[in-house]
Amino acid sequence: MAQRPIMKRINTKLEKVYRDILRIEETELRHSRFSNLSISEMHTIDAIGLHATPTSRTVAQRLHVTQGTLTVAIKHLVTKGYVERVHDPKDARIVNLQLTRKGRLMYRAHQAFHQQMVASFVQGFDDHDIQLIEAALDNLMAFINEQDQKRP
Amino acid sequence: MAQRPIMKRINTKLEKVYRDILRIEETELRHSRFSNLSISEMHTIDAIGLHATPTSRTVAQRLHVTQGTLTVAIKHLVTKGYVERVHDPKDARIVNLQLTRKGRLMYRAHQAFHQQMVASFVQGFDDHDIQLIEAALDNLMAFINEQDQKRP
DNA sequence: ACTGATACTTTGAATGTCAAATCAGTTGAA
DNA sequence: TTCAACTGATTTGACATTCAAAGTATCAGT
Repeated sequence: MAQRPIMKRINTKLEKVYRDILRIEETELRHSRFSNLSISEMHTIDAIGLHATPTSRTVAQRLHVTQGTLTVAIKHLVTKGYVERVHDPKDARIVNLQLTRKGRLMYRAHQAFHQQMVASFVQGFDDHDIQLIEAALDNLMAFINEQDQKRP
Repeated sequence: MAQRPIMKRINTKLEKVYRDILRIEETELRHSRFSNLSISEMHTIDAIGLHATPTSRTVAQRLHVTQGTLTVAIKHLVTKGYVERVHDPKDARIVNLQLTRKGRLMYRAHQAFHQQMVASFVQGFDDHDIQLIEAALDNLMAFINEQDQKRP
């Protein structure tokens, strides 16, 4: 069960990274133009996306929250002017979600922050190395998917 | 401002990874022996550590929460039998925190899960590649630290 | 002994979440 | 055609996590 030192270090660093990134995002948000949004509201905007009009159900699944939770979240985002509800003409039960102009502004601002972050992530690496980093992330995604399979 | 496709992919994957890891940790926990613990309680146990007896203040700083928040969290963990409060003999104001036997069990179980995760992360890579991955994580940590500097 | 600083605790409010009950609209089978 | 079952969304009540602010206890320096 002995673990190599480098594995232990990677463990520690990975842990720090994925816990702190959310916190940093939150801090960044609080100091931006969009300081009346919480981190989970931002993720909701992110899950709706720029040009699509996904259903409420779809967005809830993307975020891994219940429909009830999403309904409440969307209500706030509509009040704040970031999201619009659009009734589906073919099926009146369905609510399609769409970002307003303000919502799209927010989306892009958040993406810009992510670009900065990714740029720093791969800083100093050449194309070959960057591919390798992507492959490592693919490994991690595979691990996550496995875990999701295991607990249906 | 155009972003190369690979950077965009890495962005998406990184985002997925750091949001989903917390979720699968939670799921894993709910199906384990320690299902009466929440993810944040687990992180609190993690921040106390196996053999140390850090002060309440230190742990709060590690977790980036206020002391009030930590006091409440510790109260629950003491009730559940994972943590002990130990009064500092030299300064009666200070509360040192220490894991119980049960708390140490939990700590080790969680570490084992992390080991699995890291093993999958670097799967298929040789030593040189693994060093490179570590360097990329260092970049990301540097980015996080920069952001923390920027917002004091 | 007094004063200010330090370490922790308590409390009240806000937020995010879920499960369960409910509402509204659709679909398919008798 | 009609109604029962289903589906998508909403509402509601409860609970967990967190913070800010006020409070308590103790310490250190003068």
